[in-house]
Amino acid sequence: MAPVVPELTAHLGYRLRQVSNHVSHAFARKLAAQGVTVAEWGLMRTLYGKERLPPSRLADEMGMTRGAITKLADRLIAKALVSREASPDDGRAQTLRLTAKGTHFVPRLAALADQNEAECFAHLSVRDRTVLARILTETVERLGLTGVPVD
Amino acid sequence: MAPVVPELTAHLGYRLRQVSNHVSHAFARKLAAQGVTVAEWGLMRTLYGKERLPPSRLADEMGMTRGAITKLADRLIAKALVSREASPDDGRAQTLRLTAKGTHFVPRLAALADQNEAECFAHLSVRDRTVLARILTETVERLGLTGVPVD
DNA sequence: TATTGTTATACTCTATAACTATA
DNA sequence: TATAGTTATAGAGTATAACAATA
Repeated sequence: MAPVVPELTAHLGYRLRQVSNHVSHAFARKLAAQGVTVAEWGLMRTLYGKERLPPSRLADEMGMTRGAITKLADRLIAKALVSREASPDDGRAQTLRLTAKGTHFVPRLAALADQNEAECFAHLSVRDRTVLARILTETVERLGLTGVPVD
Repeated sequence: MAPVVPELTAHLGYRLRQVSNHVSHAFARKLAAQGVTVAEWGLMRTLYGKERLPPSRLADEMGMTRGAITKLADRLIAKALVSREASPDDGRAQTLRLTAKGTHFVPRLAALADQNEAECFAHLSVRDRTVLARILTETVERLGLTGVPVD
């Protein structure tokens, strides 16, 4: 008798990846028209509302390595959306912050995020959306992911 | 008054990405111990139970381009998990199929998928898991993603 | 000409590890 | 020696576009 292999689609993880990839790609297309990527938006959004943050903080909050942050920051600096400054008190430390241009840009990008959200989940009832949000939030917490930006 | 920018975490898409990335990475680590990647597993699973499929079919079912399928298939062929054969009736066409080694490997990888599933969603009640599955399935259908392997 | 695949190229995302400059 | 960041390197994942062979 042949071994039973469940359908790939029977796995929550698989469906999750399908939906997540689609939502992210749809968002990426919208952001591309503005010249930024999803990861770049993530860094900008994390920086928004704060004066300045060291790369190590960004790495922690975004769940990335410091090397990855450096690379991401380099691109944003090249676009004049972020600036890098040496810390006055610690010669090793650097800080990153949004430029005026970057700061003004965030609300526009946030609007695209909202729009994407609306388009991708329009078919869900308010109840379903609430339940989904709760389940995802619980999962983020349970899996120990950095969900809430530490402040 | 400063423009209102919703928290990044307030977006379902963001949470979805967090959870999906975590689940996929956890699965990737398990698969890595067996020498395959998540995308490679996806191709093997799509091939499983079928005699042979042309790259174009794989591309459609997996939502990838033909070029991407070629590259993925090359890696699997190098691992002797998949074989490529010219079609007898159409000189342009190729077909891909699992080797005996690849076929025997699938159930073991499927077990890892189950294990990963259990670990990542263990904290959810049966009811929540059911609801999540329903919501994701509805979303896959609504967004027109290739959810169910066409047969 | 249209189609099937492959190849070439490129870019994002991310990690690991080596390295530099401080502390 | 330990820490903050950067740089170098690498590989997965994926796309686009050019190309070859065949229809």
